[in-house]
Formats: sequence, structure tokens, C-alpha cells
Amino acid sequence: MKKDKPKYKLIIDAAVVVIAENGYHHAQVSKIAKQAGVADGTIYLYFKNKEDILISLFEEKMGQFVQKIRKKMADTEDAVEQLKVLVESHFQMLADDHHLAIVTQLELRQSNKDIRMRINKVLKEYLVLVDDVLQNGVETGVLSEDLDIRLARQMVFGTIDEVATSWVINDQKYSITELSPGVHRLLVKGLCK
Amino acid sequence: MKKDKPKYKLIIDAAVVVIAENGYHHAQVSKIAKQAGVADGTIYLYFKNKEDILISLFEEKMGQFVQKIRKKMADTEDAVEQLKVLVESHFQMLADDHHLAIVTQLELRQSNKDIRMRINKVLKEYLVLVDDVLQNGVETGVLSEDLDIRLARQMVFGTIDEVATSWVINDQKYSITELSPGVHRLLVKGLCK
Amino acid sequence: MKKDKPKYKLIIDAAVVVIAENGYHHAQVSKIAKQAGVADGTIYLYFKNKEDILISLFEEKMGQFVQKIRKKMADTEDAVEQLKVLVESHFQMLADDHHLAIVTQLELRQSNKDIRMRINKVLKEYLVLVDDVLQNGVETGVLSEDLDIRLARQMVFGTIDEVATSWVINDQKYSITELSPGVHRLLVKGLCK
Amino acid sequence: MKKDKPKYKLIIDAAVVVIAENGYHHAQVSKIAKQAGVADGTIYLYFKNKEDILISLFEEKMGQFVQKIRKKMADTEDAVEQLKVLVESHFQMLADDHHLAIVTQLELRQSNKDIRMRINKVLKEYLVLVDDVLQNGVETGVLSEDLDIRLARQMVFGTIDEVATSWVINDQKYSITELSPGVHRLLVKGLCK
DNA sequence: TATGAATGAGACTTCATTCAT
DNA sequence: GATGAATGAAGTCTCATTCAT
Repeated sequence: MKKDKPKYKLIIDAAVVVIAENGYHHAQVSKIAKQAGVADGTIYLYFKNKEDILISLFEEKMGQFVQKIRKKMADTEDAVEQLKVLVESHFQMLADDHHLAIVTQLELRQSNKDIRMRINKVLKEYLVLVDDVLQNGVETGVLSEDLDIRLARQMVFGTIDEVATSWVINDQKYSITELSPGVHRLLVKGLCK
Repeated sequence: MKKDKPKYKLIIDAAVVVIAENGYHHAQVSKIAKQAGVADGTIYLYFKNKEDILISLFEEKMGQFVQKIRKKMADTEDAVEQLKVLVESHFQMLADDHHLAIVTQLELRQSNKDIRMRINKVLKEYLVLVDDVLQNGVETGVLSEDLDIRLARQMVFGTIDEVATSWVINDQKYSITELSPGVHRLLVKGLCK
Repeated sequence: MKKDKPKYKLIIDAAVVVIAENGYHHAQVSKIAKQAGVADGTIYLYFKNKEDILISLFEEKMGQFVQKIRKKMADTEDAVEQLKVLVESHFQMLADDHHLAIVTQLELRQSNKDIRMRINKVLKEYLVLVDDVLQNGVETGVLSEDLDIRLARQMVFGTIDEVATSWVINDQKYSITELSPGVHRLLVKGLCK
Repeated sequence: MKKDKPKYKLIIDAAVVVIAENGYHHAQVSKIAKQAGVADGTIYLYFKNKEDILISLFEEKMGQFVQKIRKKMADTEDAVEQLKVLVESHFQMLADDHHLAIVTQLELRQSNKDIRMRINKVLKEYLVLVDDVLQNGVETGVLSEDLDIRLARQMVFGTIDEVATSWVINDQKYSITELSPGVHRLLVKGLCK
């Protein structure tokens, strides 16, 4: 399995750094190779093409992420509480890796439609996770019984994503983790009193 | 004033069509010129360069948009009602121009950081509009008194944007305007019952 | 005769200023028109094309120049003295019109081979003038009897031209007219004592 | 060192041929690449941009030239004799490479001011060489003791350059090397007998 | 496995010139 | 005669990918 060879991860991590520091459009394959300490051609022994690096990057990082959250959420069965864990974990992950935060919130979005479609496929796992929480909430009666799950999920994801993006655009200069209680409260209770 | 000359709008509208149909990265200046029915060089009598077309496009369309909403919102002073108008109008605008929807929700986001920064400046006007509604709501007591305006605005915008993007990704095959009551309700009341 | 109409000279003088201030490659027809206070299209009522402006410019200015020198040289029949007048007059003309000096010594030389060939044709008149002086000098016995007229002319012209060009490149910051005695002496006596 | 790789010189020599045969303004990079037998992109592995080719070309060829002359001039200490070597060598170099003669005497002079400034820097070395000869001549008493070195150098260079340019303009149809005694005699003794 | 020199397609922009008014 | 908006051809350079070593 290629993914287990040491250079696979080496190249992906190099890609994160190079994209974060140079921006998506200046992240040439040769720069990634240099950062990883391998020859340009070596990249193509592990990845089909440049797109493949980006998608693998997202798969690798996002996959870990979903697994982590699922584990953490296992501690409770209360959907509201699970949502809290979700928001906290999401923000925590971004806060833990500043480079990755830049890459996922800003740079990777400049990729072309093709790549973005395939990234969305990876994202689906995360969205299913959200759906599960919401579904659970409706079934256990802690969330509104006539909740439109799809819309609700879009609110949850859209809100978390926008808060995260704003934080990155503002150079991550405040603590995003401290925002989770406020975000959680807004999602659960809405704008009204 | 160049913006008042007929070809200015002609070219911008051509750009919307070409970008929507070919994607951001395949929207060559020559294609836009052809679609507008002018010579390549004519573009440069009205725009400094290709970037300038894109930014002007966004300014022109978004500017109109903010003005329209402000006018509609003038009918009521109730923040909750104003929010409803906001969501409805936003979705309506996207539904009214399928090409523009693709361009603003998908294609323009692939532009480089420079352009995106300048697009964000235009977007700010819209965000200020949201802030005004929320501020009004807090002051008149219809919204939660301890609302974090910035977070709340990020929820409102993030949700609307995510709903819109999903709709475009799914080829606009359902009615987005019919979603406004649900979105509005979610924003105001949250996920709980 | 087009050359007698007021706008003909107006445009040529505008061209001198524009080329001197912007350099040959940035001297667009539209700039020349603006400087002359006429419309772009008007240029083409007086000149066949852009080349024609440049060649006419040279003809006009250089023609006057040769006539002036011939007149001044008529005062004496001594070739050595005539050569002195030649050098002095040449330098004086350049000192009198700083813009023209830049144009003839630096900018016009960047024109393509075609234009330069035609400029050389105009220059020929000047070279014939030099030949006449030298021929006269040989015949009257004041110059070396076995002088190779062509080579001698190339030395005279090459020297004057190089001194002038160096002066322009150094921003005309010293007096070129004061150099004429030295140049004259060098040409006549050579480097030896 | 890039300059030592075989393709570096290959491309420079191709540039000389292409510029000589097509003229400066029609010497596209693609033509140079074709002449050199490499891909367009390969050019940019060895040169920063098109300007860089031209400047390198001049540096390379002119650098060799100055070294050659210095070596030849080492045989004698007599300034008059050294001057003879200088003129002969200069003409010999041009006669040896007809393409290069066209490029340096005619085509490269059409380059823009930027390039010409940098070419002048290379040329300076040559001018210093001339200055050294003249200085030596004055100090050893073979040249006029009150010689203005700068003016004298301008006469030497201006004369050589003008003779060379005329020869190239006339399609190199006579032998330029045979002119060196005449030119040398003129420079040393002047026009008088 | 690993290397890295070489490849070559593809698009933005300028500006001399025209011609309907 | 005068205008100036419109035209459209043409060239530099980047960078993902390959393949001989």
C-alpha cells in the first residue's frame, strides 16, 4: 500500500506547508518536491498527478478528523452535547495546525470545479456525521421534531465554516476555540431570546 | 463615465455567461469578447485588465443587490421580518439569474487571493447590512440581548451561503426560494424545539 | 503642400517632445496626438503612418541643420576652419534643443532597420557636406594629400556622433559646446604630438 | 554553473543567427529555440527572460573579445602599436563572424533603454581598455601630453564603430580588415599632413 | 526506486490604423 | 477637415508531466 510508505505522508505534509506559505496558485509541484526533499519525478511514483496530491491531502487529513470526532462523540448520547463536541473539535483541529487551517479554509477553495467536486465527496463523510447527530436529536426528542435535516445540516456546516474562514482571513489572531460556546448556543437556540 | 456606456454592461453580462458556461479557468478574454460581440481590444477600453472585469462584475451585481434589499427592508422595522426579507431576496436573486448564481457561488471563488480580497471589500457592504439588522433586533428587544453580533452575522451569512452553494452544486434542480421559510425559522429559533 | 499647413509642424514638434520624454518605444501615436492637441485620426491626414512621422521629423530637423551649416561655412574657404565650424555648429544645434538631442542621439536609433535605412538617406546629405569639406581640404593642400575621403569622413562623423551620444547619455550635464576646440584639434592633428 | 552547460552556448549562438537573419524585432523566442534545436521552455532553464538572452549574448561575446585584445596587446608596450592591435583585432572579430557583426552593429541597438544600459556596462570594460592604452601613451610620451583622454577615447571608439557600422550596412561587401592601417593612421596623425 | 533536465501548449494585452459621423 | 471609438493580430513565459539514466 503506497499510503503506508514513508514518502507518501512526507509529500502530503510538504504540500500543506507549501500551499499555506505560497498560496494555491504558487504551489508548484517542484516546490512541493523540494520541501519534501525528493526529486520532482518521485512525486509521480506516489501520486497520479497534482490533483491527486490535493485530494489525497484532503482525504488524509479529513479522514483522521472525522474519526477523531466520532470517537469523542461516543461519550454522550445527547445530540445537543454531541453538537458541542463537534463544534469544539472542529475548531480545535484548525487551531492545532495553522498551516492546515489556511489550506482547507482558503487555498484549496481556489482549486477548479473538478477537484472541488471530489473534495466534496470526502466532505460527505463529515456531513453524514452531522446528519447522524441531527437525526439522533430528532429521534430522541431533544431537537425540533419537524427539523429539515438537510437544511439544518447546511446551517451547522455553513456556520462553522464561515466562522473558521473569517478567523483564518483575520490571520488567526484571536482564539477560535473560545468561540465554540457562542457558536453552539446560536445553533441550538437561534437568534431569538 | 465608462460605467454608463452600453458596452460596459454588455461586456459584464457576457462575462457572466462565459464564466458560468465554461468555468472560471476557461473564461478567456477572447471568449468574453466574442460573446459580447466586440473585438478583443474593445474590452480594454472599458476594463484595465481581466481581473478588472471580474471585480467590476461582482461590484456591479452585488451593489445592485444590496440596494434592492435595503429598499425592501425599509417596509418593516421588525428585525425578524427584515431577516426574512433578507433570506428571501438573496435566494430570489440567485434564482432569477442562474448564470450569475454559478458565477458567484462557484466560479469566482477560484480567483486568486488578490481578486478575492477585493471581492471581500464589496461583500463587506452586505455584511454591514446583516449587522444593521441584527443590531436593530437587539436594540428593539426582538433578538437575544446578549447576542454576539459578529458570530450571529457569520451564522446568518454562512448558512445562506452554504444553502445557496449546495443548491448550485446540485444543478439548481430544486426551488431555492421555497427554502427561505425553513432557513429563516432555523436562524431565528435554532435547532431546538 | 501639406508641409506648410500649421498642424504638420505642430505634430512633428509634439513627436519630438513625446519621444524625448517617454522614449521611443512608449511614444504611441495617441500620445503624440494628445501632445499636439489633435485627434488620433488627424495625424493620418498629415502623415501616411507612424514611420512617416519619424522620418519626416528627421528630414525636417536635419534638413534645416545642413542648410545652416552650409551657410556658416561659406564665410571661409579654409577646410580646417570649415571643419571647426562644422563641429561647433553640430554641437550647438544639439545644445540648443535638448529634446531633439535625446531623440536623434538615443531614441531614434531604436527604430527598426527600415526606418534607420531611410534616416540614413537623409543623413547622406550631411555626409556629403563633410566629404565636400575634406575634398576641398585635399585639393587646397591643407589636408593630407593621400587622405582616404570615405574613411576620413567616417572618423569625423563617428567622433562627433560619439561625443554627442556620450553627452546625452550623461544627461547633458556638462557643456558640449566647450568640447568643440578639443574635438577639432583631435580630428585635425590626431593623437600624436 | 549554467554558463558552462553546453546548451547555454548553443542558445546564445542560435540567438546570434536568428537575430542576424530576421532582425531584432522578429527574433521570437520560439525561433531561437527552433534554431538551437531545443523546446521553447528549455530557453528558460538557462535564461531568466528574453532580455537576459540578449544581455548574456553581448556579455559572452564582448567579454571574450576584450580578453583576446588584452592578450594580444601584451606583446608590445608602445601605445601606438597597441592602438594598431586594437583596431586590427576589433575589425578582425567582426570579419570573423558576419552574423555577430550584424547583431552588434545594427540589431542590438534597437533594444530598449533598459537593455542598452546593461549592454553599456559591458562595453565599459572595452572603453577602459582604450583609456589604458591612451593613458600609457601619454605617460610614455608617445602621445600628445595634453591629450583629453575622454575625448580621445570617444574619437577612437566613435571612429572604429562608425567604420564598422558602415561596413555592415554595405552588406560587408569589402574587406574591413584591410581598412585598419588607414584608420590607425588617421587616429594617430589626424587629417592634416 | 529515484532522479531532474527537457518538453510544449496556451492566453493576456498593446497599439497602429480605420471609418462612420 | 476633424474626430475618437473600435479593431484584431501577434508573442512571452509557466509549469505539470515524462523518461533516459
